[in-house]
Amino acid sequence: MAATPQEIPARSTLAQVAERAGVSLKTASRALGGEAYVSEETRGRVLAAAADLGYQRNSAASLLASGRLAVSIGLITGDFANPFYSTLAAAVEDEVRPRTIHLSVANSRESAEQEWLLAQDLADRQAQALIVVSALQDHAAYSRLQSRGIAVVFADRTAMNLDADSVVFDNREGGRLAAQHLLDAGHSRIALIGDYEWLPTYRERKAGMAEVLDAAGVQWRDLIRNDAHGALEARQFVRELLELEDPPTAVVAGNNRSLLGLTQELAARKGHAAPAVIGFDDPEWAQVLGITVVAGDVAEMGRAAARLALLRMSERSRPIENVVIPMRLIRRD
Amino acid sequence: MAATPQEIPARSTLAQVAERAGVSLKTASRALGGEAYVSEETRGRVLAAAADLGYQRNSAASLLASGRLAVSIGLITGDFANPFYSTLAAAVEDEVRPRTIHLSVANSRESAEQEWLLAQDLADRQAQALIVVSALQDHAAYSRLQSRGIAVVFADRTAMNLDADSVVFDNREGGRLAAQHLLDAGHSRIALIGDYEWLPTYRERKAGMAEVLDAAGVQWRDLIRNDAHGALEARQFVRELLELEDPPTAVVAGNNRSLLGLTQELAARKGHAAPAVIGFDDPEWAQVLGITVVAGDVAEMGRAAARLALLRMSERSRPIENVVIPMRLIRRD
DNA sequence: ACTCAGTATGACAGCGATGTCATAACGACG
DNA sequence: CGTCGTTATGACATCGCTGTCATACTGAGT
Repeated sequence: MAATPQEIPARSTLAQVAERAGVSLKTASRALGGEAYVSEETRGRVLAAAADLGYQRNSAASLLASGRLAVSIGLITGDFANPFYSTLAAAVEDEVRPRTIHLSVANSRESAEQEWLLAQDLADRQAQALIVVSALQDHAAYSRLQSRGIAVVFADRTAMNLDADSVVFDNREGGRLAAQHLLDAGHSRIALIGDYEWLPTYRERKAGMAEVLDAAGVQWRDLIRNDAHGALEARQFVRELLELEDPPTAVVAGNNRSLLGLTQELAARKGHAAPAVIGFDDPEWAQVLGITVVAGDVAEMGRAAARLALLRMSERSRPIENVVIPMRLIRRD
Repeated sequence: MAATPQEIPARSTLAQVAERAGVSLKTASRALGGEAYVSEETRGRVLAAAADLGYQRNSAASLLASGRLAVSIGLITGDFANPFYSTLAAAVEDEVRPRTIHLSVANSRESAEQEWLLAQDLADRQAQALIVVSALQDHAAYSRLQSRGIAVVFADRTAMNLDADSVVFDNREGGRLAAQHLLDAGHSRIALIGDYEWLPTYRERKAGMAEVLDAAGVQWRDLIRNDAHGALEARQFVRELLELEDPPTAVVAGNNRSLLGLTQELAARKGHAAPAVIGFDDPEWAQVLGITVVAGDVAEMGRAAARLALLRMSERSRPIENVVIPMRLIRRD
């Protein structure tokens, strides 16, 4: 599946359809466009001619001529096999669809280069706005898109080195909540299965935990495991942690992937004394399993991002807005 | 969020930018398009003028003039907050992206009217192909789109009253597998928490079960509960079933939503004797919970659908192809 | 001083549709 | 029979941009 150039099937034009139907350009246009003032007979002939030729309206020309504007928004996320991203995408779609705006989606697979390629591609094509969950650590390049008039909104992760709208969770508070919850439950050997070290969301969560745990004099730095963005890595880390001489009595999962890995590993070793578990994000199965989590409203994040994008599209000079969505502790079991 | 007409912000044109920058139309075009042969100084002036005016390239005009073709594929699913759909979407995106084809997504919420609106909308705009998980029970209307030259591919549910490519699971075999598995485990009170009665997938699954169970002389019709497309309804049904005088000893969940509801309910009444559980589809949490399921490869379905769409786009007259993806029993616990 | 290759710019046509306006054909009406 | 409103059709300009080609300028090489 390499990047084969798209072979473009020969397209026929309205003029050809008109000729074949023996009518003028405009009449053909009317027939196909469902306008009034075309006799049934003519319309039939035109439709038949169009079908014969496999005619398909050139939307670019159509939009241009009619002065309409193809509004479309691009959404770049990591990978929406991950429910976090797909929930976000669903919410954005929801917010955007009633306005007859199209949503074009793309997955960066958390690759910085891929993300930038996608962003440029979407921008070049049609997108009037971009909502991105960025894998980049520096967003200065996005200013090029902004100056082209494209509204850029960052979701889940704030923009770095760039003035742009954003929506993020209050991750630091989330970290505090998680840590405090475990502290209250009497834990003092607390592990963290974290995400990529460079992720601001993760850094904030960790910082929030640090505030609380350090203040309580808890030793925990040795139980931090970074860079587990996938369930597999997370599982491996859990395995290691539980083999320690002095294993953690509680484990915090930095995101829904690591929570999945953690849960898998614990399920596999059912019988052994299991540590307490708390996760970030709230995938649907966390509820079923009765896992306590710290989470914000992902759908609300999506809606907010879409709203910001729409606002900026209609008013380019409005002040930058940074929406912060609270995180809450959801106690279960 | 009613269907507010999109307020169109006053747009400036390339001509205005050029005038403001004191250059010709073409030079402005070059500067903005990143072409060679523009002095740095000029480029700067043009960029500044563009920024001042909030200029944004009219992509319709651009595409038209350059003869490029905005190739894009539309994907209509129920709702990709449902992992089944989002996995499918991710796979389609995967297959399509390397060919620099855009994927425009839309959720029908399983509403027939909504689906048709979306299909028309996507078709009118740009989509050269449509991949749809349809909520309709009659697809004759889609022939209009086909005759406009749009490749239409049905995923998960076959086309009715229409010749079109499709990819579906072997749901009947799936039904047989599920039933046989429970039979082998010695069950004879087997309930089914089903989906919408009209869904062909569900009907097939049920028919497959019926083949096996009827042949074995098992009475089970009274334990069928239809129309549980969401987890909530499913949960309610499970509650009812378990309250029966002679409750089922095994419950089959017709899709991942009903499996979720079922699992929730069972978790809630932990302690009581729980029935055996088997689900259709294989959401990530089924593995964690050790739930036996009957499932096919959703990603493969997405890839196959994308491939069919691409094939039909490049060769409109090829014979209709119906891909059937096997379902397998995944034993757990 | 004279080419020549490379750089920078602009004039102009044309992409494929739709909007506007003009015109033709057709009863109906007084 | 002339007038008028309605229906059906076509000619033509136009949407905003990019491709092509022509032109002008620059400095290096001889």
